[in-house]
Amino acid sequence: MTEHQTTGSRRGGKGWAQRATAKDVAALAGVSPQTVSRVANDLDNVLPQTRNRVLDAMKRLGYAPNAAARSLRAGRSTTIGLVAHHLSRTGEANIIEAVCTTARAHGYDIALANAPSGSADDLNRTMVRARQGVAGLVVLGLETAEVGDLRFPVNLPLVIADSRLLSLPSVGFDQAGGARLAVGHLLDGGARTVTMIAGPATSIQSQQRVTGWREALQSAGRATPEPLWGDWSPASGYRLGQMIADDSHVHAVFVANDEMASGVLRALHEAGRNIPRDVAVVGFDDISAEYLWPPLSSIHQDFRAIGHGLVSTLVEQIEQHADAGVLSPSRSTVIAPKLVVRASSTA
Amino acid sequence: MTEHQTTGSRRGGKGWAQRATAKDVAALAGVSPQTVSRVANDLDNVLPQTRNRVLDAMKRLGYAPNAAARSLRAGRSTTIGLVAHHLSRTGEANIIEAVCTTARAHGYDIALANAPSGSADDLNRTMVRARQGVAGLVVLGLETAEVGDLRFPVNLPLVIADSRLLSLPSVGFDQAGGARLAVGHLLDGGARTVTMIAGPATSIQSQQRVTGWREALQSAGRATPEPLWGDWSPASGYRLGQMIADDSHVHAVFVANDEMASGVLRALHEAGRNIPRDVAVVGFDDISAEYLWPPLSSIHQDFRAIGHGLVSTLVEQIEQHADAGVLSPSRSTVIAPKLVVRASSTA
DNA sequence: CTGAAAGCGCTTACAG
DNA sequence: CTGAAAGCGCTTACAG
Repeated sequence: MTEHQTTGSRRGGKGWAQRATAKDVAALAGVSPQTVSRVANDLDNVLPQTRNRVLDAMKRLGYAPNAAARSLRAGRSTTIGLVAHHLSRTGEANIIEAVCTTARAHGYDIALANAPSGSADDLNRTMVRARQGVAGLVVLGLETAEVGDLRFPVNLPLVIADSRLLSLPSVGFDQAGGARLAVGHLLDGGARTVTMIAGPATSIQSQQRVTGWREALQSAGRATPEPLWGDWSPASGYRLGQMIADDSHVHAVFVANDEMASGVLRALHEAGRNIPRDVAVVGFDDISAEYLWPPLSSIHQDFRAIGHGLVSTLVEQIEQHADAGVLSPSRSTVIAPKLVVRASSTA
Repeated sequence: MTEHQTTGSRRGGKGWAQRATAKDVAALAGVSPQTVSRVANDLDNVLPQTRNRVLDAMKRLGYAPNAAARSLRAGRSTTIGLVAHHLSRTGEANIIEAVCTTARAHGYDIALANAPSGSADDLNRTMVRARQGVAGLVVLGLETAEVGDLRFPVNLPLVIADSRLLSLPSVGFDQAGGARLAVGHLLDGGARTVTMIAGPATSIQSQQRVTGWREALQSAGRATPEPLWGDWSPASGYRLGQMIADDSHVHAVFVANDEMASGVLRALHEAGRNIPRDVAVVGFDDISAEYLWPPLSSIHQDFRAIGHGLVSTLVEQIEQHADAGVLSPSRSTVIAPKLVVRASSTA
């Protein structure tokens, strides 16, 4: 009876059911609120029979601890902030999915903040927003920002999907190594040199892929033409692909991502060039490359492993920070590249 | 001096800087904490000069209100829970990006929860988790669950990306209408009937696309072959495409999404069938369809509009709920389909 | 226009 | 093993 009143009409007038609190559970189970807390947190020794009474009461009342109160009092949070930019791109989306899954497995929730652009300003603002109330931060989408302009939160566990920032923990993919693999494969196929269709010059990942391509050509003693700069989009690949299709000297193309490669393939088809006989093509990312026409050779990125590595690294930082109050300065993981050969580069 | 002590060493021994609180700001500005609160919330009348002193102090201390304390005390939250499943699919990822952007514009943060599978059990569990501490819920990814097995939170503002659940607010795409458009276009092109490669039979969206396809054929008095059931993946499209390529009676194919269509195109190429002369193909979603070969005609889904509509609808519900304590039973938006014609279906 | 008091729901010492 | 007291940082009435 009294319980009904207590539970039902505390914030009067609204007419909708209140969520049960630890106090409600305590009343129903005949214990004190902190015994409820102990059971909820699986703590200490609570007499089995007491625990069961509490668990029963929780179930009957549909009790779930109020996360705001918990993190306010405990001074720690079980939320990981995830900063991204342009998260609908397939690569980012795959990383995000893996981050969610791994975070869940470690008992963390995800607060997602998408920066309106890749500029350092927007990313800084988004990081400031995302750091509120979280135990740590996973930061994607830094590739187009000037490192010097970025302001990272201090005293907050943090991990970055970018292999440049060696003073911060990061998980990254060996971009240059992937490019070297691609070029080596095209040279092995008989090409005298390899033309590159790059991502935007402002993108570090694009620059790293260009670097790998150039290194591979130079170490093989081949000519290194100027790269053609696109913007990652299929449309830009299409436009640059038309230039290549018109140039009968080009017999091998390394494209910095699969989306641009799809545009390149279309341009080559429309110009009547046979792939791979006239022009061999290798892409990067290995996203749906298998079902382009012809099936596209590509550098496979293990996005799932990146997402997993990001969360594992961050959780280590969080625990270290909680235990010792320190953050290890650097803890970088680099994921090895893998070439998948398909019909676009081999007869 | 005293300020330093207050600010610096409250939780002693850890050695890392504490975040500034309203009390710290108040002390520095020479006002009370709730004047700080008023400024932080842009409330009431605060004397301009007082406001400026407070703003200065906030800036100097890098003050940001503690979200946990705020939502605990205020009894409301500025977080929207976003429940998804398999969020790396391009369609979902695009909706999620639009949800993030729109939510941000309304002053809400996003808590992202990804269900491990599309089963009703997993979705129910994920909704229970996601509802903690949020003002409302956006639910994607319901398409494979039995509606009857789903348990939606009560008394919580909610919006669903699914057009079936007419008793709950929803924003959806006119799947059947899109399918009718596709079939009508293929019949206009001279096909006597249209073969369909469907998504999984367990998916409602797939079923709705099948329904539209069947209706369009029947109302035109054409034969309605059995649909071929895939699983949305390019690989399944490839496998079913091989069956179609072997059947010389098939001259028009409607594929329930673009990813399967990419597999169909590959199978037709490999069998030496000319597209669209021998077989015309139309896909669904319009995701990178433009740069398949040949460029793929497709039903365009405006994912951005869906994400935007979901958040707008939810925010209305949240405000109504806060003001009046009620939730409007139903508020459904259906987004109209659009056909984009490309070379895969027209000479 | 500004402030002193109380309390949101929980957990952290401290008793017993 | 269990409980009474205090407080995390903020905001909501209530005074003045």
